Amino acid sequence: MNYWLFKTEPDECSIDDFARAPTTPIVWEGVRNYQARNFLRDNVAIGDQVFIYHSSCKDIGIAGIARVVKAAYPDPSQFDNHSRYFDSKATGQKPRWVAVDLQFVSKMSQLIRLDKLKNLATLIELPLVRKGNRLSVMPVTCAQWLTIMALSQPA
DNA sequence: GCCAACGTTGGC
DNA sequence: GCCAACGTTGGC
Repeated sequence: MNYWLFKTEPDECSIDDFARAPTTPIVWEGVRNYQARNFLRDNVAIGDQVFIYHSSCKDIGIAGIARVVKAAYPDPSQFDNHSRYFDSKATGQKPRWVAVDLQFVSKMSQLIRLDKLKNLATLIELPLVRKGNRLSVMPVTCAQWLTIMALSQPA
């Protein structure tokens, strides 16, 4: 089993949306970056655990955990010309982008803020805390995962 | 709202 | 295949 961190803008899809429908798979669509797509397509597998990270918002940080319940399949939004994720160059025969399905696991007891993550020596290799990094789907090592989980324990 | 850093596009 | 211009990301 592998560990991941997925970024999301909470206005669009937040951990509370997951928590509200804990048994419903959520379609993780709209990834439009090749490096992120390749992780989704080639490495994200059923059963993997995912940190849900809130970006571009007031409270930035890791908000909760989800689990992969369906591996990569063609992202339906690329074919929908009413979607902001529509891609005119994608066809049914040659889809460009993939989605996975996630299901709620838990909310962090409190949000793990970005500035806190930046201060941890164990995480210096994590793309999230590297200057200028914009990767929206990134692998998390087991050691990094455990470090972050330790932060979520009540004080 | 600003802007640094990055990824993508397209002309050559 | 280079690289300038452009658009986007995302923290501040």
